Amino acid sequence: MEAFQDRGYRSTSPRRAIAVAIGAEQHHFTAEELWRKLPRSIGIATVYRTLKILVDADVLCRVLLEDGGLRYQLSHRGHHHHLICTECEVSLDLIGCDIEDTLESASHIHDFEITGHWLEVYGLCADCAQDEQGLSGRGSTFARDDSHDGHCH
Amino acid sequence: MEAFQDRGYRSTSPRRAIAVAIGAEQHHFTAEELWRKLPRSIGIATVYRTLKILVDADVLCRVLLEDGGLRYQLSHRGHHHHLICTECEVSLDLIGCDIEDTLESASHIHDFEITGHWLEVYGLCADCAQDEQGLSGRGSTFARDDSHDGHCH
DNA sequence: GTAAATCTGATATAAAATCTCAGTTGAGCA
DNA sequence: TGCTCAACTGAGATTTTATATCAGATTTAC
Repeated sequence: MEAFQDRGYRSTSPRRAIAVAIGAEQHHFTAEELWRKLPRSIGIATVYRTLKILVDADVLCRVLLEDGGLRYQLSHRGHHHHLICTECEVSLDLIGCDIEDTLESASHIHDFEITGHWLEVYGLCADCAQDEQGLSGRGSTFARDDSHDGHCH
Repeated sequence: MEAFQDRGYRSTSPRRAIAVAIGAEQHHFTAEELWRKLPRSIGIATVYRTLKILVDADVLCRVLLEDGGLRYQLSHRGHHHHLICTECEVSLDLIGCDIEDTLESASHIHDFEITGHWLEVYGLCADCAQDEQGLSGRGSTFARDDSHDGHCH
């Protein structure tokens, strides 16, 4: 967790505490959520500063929820994308997806030189999809949240 | 430009003014930029409210710049993505790109049911790529903006 | 140990968008 | 025409999220 030195950053006690707290996180988290789990002596500015360093160092990655909320998550792989469940907000790493080639060839038409991209995929994870089916199967008459209209940006 | 009625919205003078102003825009714009070009009697809350309606109606689409800035743009196609130049910020519609299939098959591995996605592609448009080459060709010693490191989220 | 640069926390600040609410306006109908 | 009422609006307050500032504390190199 101490990839700080590699980049010329000092090993300080707030940074160590933040690294430990991140290691204890199971899912993605906001800067503020993380801050609340830290000793109250640590300021939120330090949390934001440290998160930025760790994102730059590829230790963390950002996850953009469908509602615009920004979360952080340990980044296990190099380049990857996220499958984000709109129901339970769990985020899965999308493996076996190689859109670079597709983008590259499509962009040639426009004479465009790609340097990066941002992709987030929304939907229902296996568990929530099952729950969804179970509900309709039981003939639930509750109004369902219809905010997931398949819209793309 | 008056697709308001179709959706049960009233035709009001602020909405007409906003529609005209949007029609005059050549590129993408922020809510505030648009607001500044409107009669000063129109409040910015109305601009935000109207933009939301037009996005929902697929008249406008949102464009997310690499720095996180959110812009609005007339949406000519149904589903499409954007090639955004990090140099001049021009946004091109990406045609001939069909990533749905790729995403769909990749997500099957995870038993994930896709309902939507967000994709933005960053890079250099033809003009800026040429300028870039021209500069290095002239042996420029100016420090270049190196913020475009090909990072993906 | 010492010095210098980095780092930190508190707080102010910024930016972007939404909320509130009293007053205005538009659309349907007499 | 004029009426009525729900939809709409503007001003400003508020929220949210993140960054800027800066004096003082902490690290690291030596």
